[in-house]
Amino acid sequence: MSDDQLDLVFGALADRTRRAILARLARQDANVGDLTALFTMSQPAVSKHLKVLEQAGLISRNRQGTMRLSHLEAAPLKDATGWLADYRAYWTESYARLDELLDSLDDGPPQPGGESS
Amino acid sequence: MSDDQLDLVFGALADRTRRAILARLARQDANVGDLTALFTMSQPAVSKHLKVLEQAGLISRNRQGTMRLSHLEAAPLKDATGWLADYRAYWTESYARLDELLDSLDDGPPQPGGESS
DNA sequence: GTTTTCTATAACCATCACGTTACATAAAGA
DNA sequence: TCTTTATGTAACGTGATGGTTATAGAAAAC
Repeated sequence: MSDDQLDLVFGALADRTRRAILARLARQDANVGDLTALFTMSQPAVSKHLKVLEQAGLISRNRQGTMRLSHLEAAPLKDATGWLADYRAYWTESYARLDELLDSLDDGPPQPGGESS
Repeated sequence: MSDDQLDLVFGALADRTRRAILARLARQDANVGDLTALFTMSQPAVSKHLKVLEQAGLISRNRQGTMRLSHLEAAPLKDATGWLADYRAYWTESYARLDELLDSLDDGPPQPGGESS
């Protein structure tokens, strides 16, 4: 996944209103009116959030009569998880032990009774 | 994990320079000078990025003589992954089929030869 | 065609984000 | 103490972000 795309996805996720919108859309598709009812902000504000989510590829929209249904597109979330997975080793218990080992090796290989003499 | 914390973590990850800093720190701890050498920007700019990363809990810093070493703290990355994991079902193949099933159920339970009569 | 309903856009404002340069500060060393 | 090295902070410019109200546009209903 490109840096540009990661900028958009993580940027979209950096706002709690947009995360709440995604959580709502995970239950079921919704139109702008439905989503606006969830928050204490105006409809244009919600429309702007949807635009951000759409540009990040996190939602798609299609007309259904007079209204436009927003639909969760989880693929970018998978990609973002993939990026984070590269760091998985750094928060596992096994890595914690490996890390300590490497730190000790930075001071030179331990030798029996070596450093205190 | 709180919304406030997720705001900080995803916000920190929304910048490619900061992601590159994390990637570098995954190899080894580094000071501000080391990191500045990686980019075409000033040292104060890098210091600001480190401040953002520190407030998100993604790095820790401790003095080592005249310099301050930055150290990757992966725990928030784990938390962010945890949030994303809630959506894992939505990008799996099995969910895609479940989704189609549920959509068809929204139109009412299918009955043998029911709707075309 | 006119109205109604739902949504997008325009214009505006306040604040934040990200970069700069200049300068202040902290620790080490002559 | 004075200097050197490494880093943080202040002040600033500029563009993005997140909200508002007012208005425009698109599809359905009458």
